[in-house]
Amino acid sequence: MQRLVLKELPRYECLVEASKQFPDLEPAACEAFMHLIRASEEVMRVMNAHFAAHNITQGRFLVMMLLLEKTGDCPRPTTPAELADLASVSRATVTGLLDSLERDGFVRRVPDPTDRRQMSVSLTPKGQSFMHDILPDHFRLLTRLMGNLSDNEQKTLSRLLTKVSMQAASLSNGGGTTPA
Amino acid sequence: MQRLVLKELPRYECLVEASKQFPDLEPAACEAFMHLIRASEEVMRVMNAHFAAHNITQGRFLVMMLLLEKTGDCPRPTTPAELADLASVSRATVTGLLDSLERDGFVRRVPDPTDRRQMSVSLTPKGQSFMHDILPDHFRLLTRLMGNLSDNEQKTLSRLLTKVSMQAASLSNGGGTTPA
DNA sequence: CATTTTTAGTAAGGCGGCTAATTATTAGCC
DNA sequence: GGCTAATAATTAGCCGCCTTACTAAAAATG
Repeated sequence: MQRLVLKELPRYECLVEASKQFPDLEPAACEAFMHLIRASEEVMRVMNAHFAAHNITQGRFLVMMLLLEKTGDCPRPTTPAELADLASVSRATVTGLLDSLERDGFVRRVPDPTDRRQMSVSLTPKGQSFMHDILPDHFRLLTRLMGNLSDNEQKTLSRLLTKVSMQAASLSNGGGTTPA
Repeated sequence: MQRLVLKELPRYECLVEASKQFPDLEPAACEAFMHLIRASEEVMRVMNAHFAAHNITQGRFLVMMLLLEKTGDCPRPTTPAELADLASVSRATVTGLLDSLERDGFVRRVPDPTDRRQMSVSLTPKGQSFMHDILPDHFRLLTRLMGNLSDNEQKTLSRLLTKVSMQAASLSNGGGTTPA
């Protein structure tokens, strides 16, 4: 399920031209923004085709990924609320995803004995083996998606994107979307 | 309308650890991928809040943006099929968006006199002035979103993301999602 | 103990897709 | 002119992934 994105981004000269009509338009920033949105959509288009080939969707995949037994000290959620928090969505959304995954036998929900409001969520053996089946391909694919970039470029990209994320987060929390 | 994304990305050391369990996992590529998805979602979260404050949604905004009178020689679509092509979605999707925009008085559809299969689509004066009202804020916001980056970093980001897009496009067309 | 907070889930609604089918029209060929 | 194939926009039906408001029950708080 993709979002609308421009097939061809405007050339830089077009942006400069448009900035005469719209003085608030900053060409380099606008271009970077559009490239960010387009690249992510294109990458997700490829990933979603891969998911579809394995009869899984993005949302379900992420939930299962979060529930997957992992080595090391990475946080692993066990309740719907934790899943919702880690995935930055509402609990209602998680309920829907878990309903669907449980129906298909990938996850199991059991009431928590220590707090009866809570459910404890885990992957079933079927869910575990499903993930172990598709993850090699998944990782290979995303390595190929980044394959045009050198190791150094990948690191640079991550660094720059972290800066963008932080700025977006501060604009979200600062609430100041428009100084008017 | 946002998609699930990890709130906190795994630390690089976690990825290295996981690559022992999953040998196909390449830590730098994986990290760059996750940063790409997260940054774009965070940025779009901010943009969507801005759209919501103006009672417009992303899809409708893009359609209106495509229809907007622009200086210079930027392509401007006039039929639903052209809109669909430029936005990389199906014509059925465009029909839905146009229905909604027409209902609200932002666009007008008239049958094309030269080919009676076609409709000609344009912004109404209401649509034009709506866009002229919100675009200054819109451009200011995306400039701020990229504000953490120097001009040079913005250019670098665009360049790297172009590389990613091209790779994604070639994987899409090549059809070789998994060499297996 | 009374009140407030928290949990998972439900209901209702929305956005933005998609495919397949349909209807009317056009293009190209004989 | 008649016919076939292609095309345009739309409709119907479905999907994925959200959201908010609300509920009942349980837990926390003072």
